[in-house]
Amino acid sequence: MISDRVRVRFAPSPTGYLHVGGLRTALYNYLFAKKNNGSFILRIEDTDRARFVEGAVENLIDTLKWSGLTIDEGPGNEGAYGPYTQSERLSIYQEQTQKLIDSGNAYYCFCSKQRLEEMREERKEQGAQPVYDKHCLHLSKDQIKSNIDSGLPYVIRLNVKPGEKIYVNDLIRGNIEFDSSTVDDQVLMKSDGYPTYHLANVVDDHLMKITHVIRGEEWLPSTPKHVLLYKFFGWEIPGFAHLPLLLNPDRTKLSKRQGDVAVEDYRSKGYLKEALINFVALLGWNAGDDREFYYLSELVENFSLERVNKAGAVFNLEKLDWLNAEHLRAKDNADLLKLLRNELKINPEVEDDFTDEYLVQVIEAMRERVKFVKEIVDTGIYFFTPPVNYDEASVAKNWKSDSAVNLSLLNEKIAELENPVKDDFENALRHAAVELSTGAGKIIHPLRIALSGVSGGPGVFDIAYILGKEECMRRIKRAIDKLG
RNA sequence: GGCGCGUUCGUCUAGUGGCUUAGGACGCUGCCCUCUCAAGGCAGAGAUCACGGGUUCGAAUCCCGUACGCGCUACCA
Repeated sequence: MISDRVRVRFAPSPTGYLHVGGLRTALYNYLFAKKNNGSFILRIEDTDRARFVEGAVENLIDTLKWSGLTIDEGPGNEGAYGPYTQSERLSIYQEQTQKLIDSGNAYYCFCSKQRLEEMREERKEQGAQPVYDKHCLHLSKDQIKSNIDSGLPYVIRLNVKPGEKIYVNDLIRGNIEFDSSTVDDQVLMKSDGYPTYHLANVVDDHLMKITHVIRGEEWLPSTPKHVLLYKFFGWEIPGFAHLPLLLNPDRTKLSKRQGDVAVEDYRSKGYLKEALINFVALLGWNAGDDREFYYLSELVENFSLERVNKAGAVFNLEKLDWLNAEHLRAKDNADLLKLLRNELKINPEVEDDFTDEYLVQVIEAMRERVKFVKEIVDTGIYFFTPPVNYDEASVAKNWKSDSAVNLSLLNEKIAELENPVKDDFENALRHAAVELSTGAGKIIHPLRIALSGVSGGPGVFDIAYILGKEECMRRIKRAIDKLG
């Protein structure tokens, strides 16, 4: 047994940002770990120096932290099996590779890029698998030594014996059979001394006592290489679970070209982390019932690898928006107040000099009407600054020739009110309507325009109450002046 | 081309041989509520379960084949 305790890892490469597909992979790893009282480990796979992006690791960790997926071991949070950054583990890979060379399961290769290309081309034409032809496998010790001494660049390759069956037992897909003849003599060590993913992930997973490898489906075809490596090393094979892909609307692998793929994009657009996590969890997994709303802790309780789907799932924004609204409404005023303050802070159109009491009233008026916190500011802008102009369609529909007269009387009534509450505004308006022998609606709609500039939103008396007597009177007067 | 994986409403999905005239959710449409917009409630449209063969008294569910889609096929991960 590898370990009694479940240990899983999320192993991204720091190429810029956290992809939403990566977030889901991280999430499923996290859920599986927590459900089984295990550890969730972050490992940075930075073995490709050409693709390294400055600041990417920090960004990755920051985004993961924002999402609430706390790691038990990882860079900056060293456990017993570090370091957790592969570029800091080079000597380990070298040492392990030497074992493979000594046992004949790996070998030096000095082939040039050009020869490799020509060989692959030829094989493809013949309709054969474009795998390496083992040209360097039979080099003598002396030849190898003299090649190395003369400074010839080389790589170390995996020595795959053809004609054997390799079985991968996937926790989601069941038993999968591969023919070793279709498995390439994969490069294990690159000529720059860095390992490839295949070598590094097997070595690290073993050394870090990883019990389950939960990763994207794109890794399924290379899993036989990994299984072979475990065998050659004489190590126990961990459980594999290959997750279905996240898809673009055209059902290709989710990519940048067809929309936002970075978690930080969604974060900056104002999506709640609760909603993103909830949404992404449901893309490929469900508990077997009709439940759709989950908090992270509830996902942990209910998660199981057995219930992960096999087919890819389209990343559908409409449902994400709905879930965002659901989570927003589930939040209490204190949480929303914090979020609203943040929005006000970054909005150049408004000055945040409002009291908590005022903002909480706005929140209660708006929470049922928005999907995003920032919408409270965007569509409820009149709570923060008086309307500068009035929505044309609304004016055309509801501002009639008698509106100015009606509102003038209303303003007189409001002037008489002392510390009015919501009902006082309503009573004032209804009294005005009676005096004018008109329907309340004839005044309500113009009042709404005067106060907010638009025709939608919270109840007009709620708006009036929140704005307060003086501000209402100012806005009514202004509307009469401007709209006549 | 080769290898692998997959295929239930537009989308996410339930369904593991009879409970299924295939259920839910998002979105869409209509109605109710109503000062507006939402929210909420109700109703509706929407899937011959990719196709073709089997197995079985009975198949979305098991088997085989085909098609289509996707992934992989690097000294990238």
